[in-house]
Amino acid sequence: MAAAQIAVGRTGKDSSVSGIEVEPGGDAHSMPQSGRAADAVIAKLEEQIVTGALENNSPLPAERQLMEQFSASRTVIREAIATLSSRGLIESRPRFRPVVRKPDYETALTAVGGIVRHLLTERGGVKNLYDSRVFLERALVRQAAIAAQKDDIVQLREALAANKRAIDNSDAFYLTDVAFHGVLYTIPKNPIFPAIHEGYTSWLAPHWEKMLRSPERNLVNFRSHEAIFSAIVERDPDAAEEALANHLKAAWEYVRVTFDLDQL
Amino acid sequence: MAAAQIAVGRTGKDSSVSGIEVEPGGDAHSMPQSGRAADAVIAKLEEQIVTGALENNSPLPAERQLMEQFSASRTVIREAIATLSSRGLIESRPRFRPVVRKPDYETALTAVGGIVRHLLTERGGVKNLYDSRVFLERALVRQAAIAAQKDDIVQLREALAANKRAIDNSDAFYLTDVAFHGVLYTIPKNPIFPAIHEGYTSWLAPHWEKMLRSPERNLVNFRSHEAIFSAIVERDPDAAEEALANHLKAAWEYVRVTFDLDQL
DNA sequence: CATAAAGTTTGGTCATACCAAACAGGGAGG
DNA sequence: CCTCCCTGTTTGGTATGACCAAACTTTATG
Repeated sequence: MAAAQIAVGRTGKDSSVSGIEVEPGGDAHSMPQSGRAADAVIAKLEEQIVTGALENNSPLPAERQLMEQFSASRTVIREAIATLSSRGLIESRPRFRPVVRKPDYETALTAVGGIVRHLLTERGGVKNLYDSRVFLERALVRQAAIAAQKDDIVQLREALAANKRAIDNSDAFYLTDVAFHGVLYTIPKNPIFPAIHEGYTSWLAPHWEKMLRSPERNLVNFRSHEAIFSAIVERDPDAAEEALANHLKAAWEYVRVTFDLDQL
Repeated sequence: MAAAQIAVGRTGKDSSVSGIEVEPGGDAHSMPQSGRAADAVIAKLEEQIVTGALENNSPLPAERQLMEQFSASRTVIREAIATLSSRGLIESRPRFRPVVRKPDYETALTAVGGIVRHLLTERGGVKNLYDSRVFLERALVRQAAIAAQKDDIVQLREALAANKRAIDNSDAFYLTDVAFHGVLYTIPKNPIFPAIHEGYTSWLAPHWEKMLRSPERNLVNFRSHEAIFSAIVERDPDAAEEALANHLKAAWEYVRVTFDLDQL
């Protein structure tokens, strides 16, 4: 019977358990999806990546090879790859071999990117994010005023100079503006902060870029940067914090009025 | 012929393009994985979720139903579901119907959870995260001292009282301890901060829980909380910041010595 | 030796089949 | 009439096997 032949097809499904535990009771930590067999593969690959068994920036083995290595079906392998990809541990472009990406703080930020983007579309989303940035930067300039090292000051001075030179070029000004603020995030010498800065700029940028810019406006912002810098150099945390607060508050007012996102 | 029948199998692969665009040039934003057909499904589902077409907390349609709705194979549907799941837009337990989860700031944090956990295993990872927490909380208590409202004070007072009552019960103490700090994150009235607190506690908890606790230790911590509270009530930002800094510094020293993770 | 053509992977999808756990109904027992 | 258990159906998890098109390799060619 033809039907019979077709029916045969799948031979050993249960036997596939060979080696792959499905963690029955496990810790069931926060991560939502778990329990499928793919998780075993995910876990192993994850380990191989973090331990360096799979070298960073090198391509992942072919799927058909992995399915042999884990004695799992391609279905499972693919699912594992998909998950790892959206977790940022591997980067998979459309039709190319996935590339191993050892996680760093920046990777972590891009992982939230998708959700954050959604949150920003909700009422008050942009405001909340911006406010958190103001809050953080206030603390950063304060910290800078208190503990900035010589080379931090140098960096700030250079960023400020570049900022000044770009006053007549709004595009360049924007970049140097971001860079100046970026220096503030490097002062605590904690890789988490630059990553956060990265996040802020990439998430808030869309709203900034649409905004009209002008040399006059740039000059105002430059003066603010100058004031912040001075306060830091003079080791005056309160003045630095206030200068920055005013700067960012003014900037917000500007966008708030430009669009008419009063309740954004 | 049986063989013929089998061979036929896949009828319209190319025709499957019916309605699903593969965004050839698209914006190709930051997200790594893109280009597969699943992305179309992902996008549509994503939209249906955020627009509320798919009600929050309600189960997703069955896979076999979705594949009809999107005229795509189950493979694609599953991949979409997997991705959305790891993005936090839907929550899928092992063998249950996936549940729609409208994103919030907390969801965003859990999305990074996986990566953060890895980062913590690296040299300096825990230290960096902890330092960032100290940095943030210093700013928070300062803010609290400056702008705490009446009800914020009430909340702090209550949290402090609960903390005191739990001194003899280390487990309870831990919880009230976390709760006390948690109140600080609510004072700026920005939903981002409580989410961050959530993150800190869940990520750093594993390291804390292993630590020995004792009533003596609890008392010391309680006194610290008391000092912080007092400074806030007295509207003294500098004192509050210092009290908190000392508190967290001491706590760190304690764990640092307990384990012998000098360069953790 | 550079380059174009031919051949071989390999990722992306589709279709089908089966299992086991979840779910929905219905009948037995209180 | 309500509760509980048993049973048939739905549905998620996996396995196979095929096929296409793009990427990668090898080989022939000018």
